[in-house]
Amino acid sequence: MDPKDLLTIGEVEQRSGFPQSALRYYEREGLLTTTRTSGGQRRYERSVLRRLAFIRAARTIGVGLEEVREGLDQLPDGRTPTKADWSRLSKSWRGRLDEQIQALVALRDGLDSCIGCGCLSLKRCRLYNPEDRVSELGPGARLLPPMLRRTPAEGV
Amino acid sequence: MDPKDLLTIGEVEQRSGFPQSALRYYEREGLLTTTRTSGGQRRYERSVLRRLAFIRAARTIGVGLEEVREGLDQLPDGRTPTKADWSRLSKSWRGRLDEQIQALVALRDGLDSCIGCGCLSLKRCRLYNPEDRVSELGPGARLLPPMLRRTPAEGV
DNA sequence: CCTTGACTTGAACCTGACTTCAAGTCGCAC
DNA sequence: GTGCGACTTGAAGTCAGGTTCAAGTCAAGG
Repeated sequence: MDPKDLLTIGEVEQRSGFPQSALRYYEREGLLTTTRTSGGQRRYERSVLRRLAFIRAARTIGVGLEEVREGLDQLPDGRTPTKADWSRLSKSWRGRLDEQIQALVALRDGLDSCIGCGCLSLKRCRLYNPEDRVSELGPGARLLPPMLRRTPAEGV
Repeated sequence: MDPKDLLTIGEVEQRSGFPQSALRYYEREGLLTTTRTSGGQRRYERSVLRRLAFIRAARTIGVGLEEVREGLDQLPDGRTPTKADWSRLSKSWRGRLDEQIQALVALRDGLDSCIGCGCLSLKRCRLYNPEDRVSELGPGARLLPPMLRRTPAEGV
């Protein structure tokens, strides 16, 4: 634990790409832990970069922070996580990603058939009336993660 | 325009599945128009159901309300929209849906290779470091729409 | 010692898409 | 004409995932 190996928040920002505000927020939310200098400034172990990489990946595929924390809590307590540890964690998302893809494909095919028949029926069309699941859900955001959103300005 | 053909907000709620609060909100946001009784209560034309079906479909694939409104504004002004009108509108989302699917597939394949190599490198892995696009984006929600989200309670 | 940039905190703000609430009004069956 | 449920409004609240701000403190080079 040579103190020379510890990173300042600015360095972590540089290396991870997460703004300091996000790093502090993640710490508040229990996704990250830090040590402090005598003066109270944060010092990060280098292993935090791997954690952040994991967080980034999770967020990218639409996993919420709550669940990311649960995932990170599964990591071994004392020792540094091994490749296998990370691998096990990532693997659990492969299935969810498959589900998401399937859902979108079903949607697309539904859209195709709707275009074909021009129906737009509330009763028949599964795209336009998908199992009424929406109404069960509470308030909150309902958009795709920005990575998957079309950004109007920079037309890909 | 037989007034018997007009629906109350409660009826629209029943038939569309959208809660009244959402219907009022959509009206405020200019996605819907209504006529009023002498006493000020809303009366909806039956065509609103088709509009709502369209809105539901759009929201399901992650289109924001702003853009849905732009879409609806493209509909002919005086006459009732035809099948062809709706079809043209829906078709424009087919491409976006394809893109979303592609993005997720790329992500999944990236995840696979990460699992394979166990790397999780910030520099190399495209899943864990996807073009740094996240950091450019402002505040706001970052989750999949709830339809595509795994609901923890009711394990599908 | 002093300056300057990096860092600290809590509180407030942001977005999108709604929901909830309180207080009051309509409409219609009896 | 009255009772009651369906309806009205504006204002405020909710959620996730942060950002922004103000006011102050730390660390290190000169």
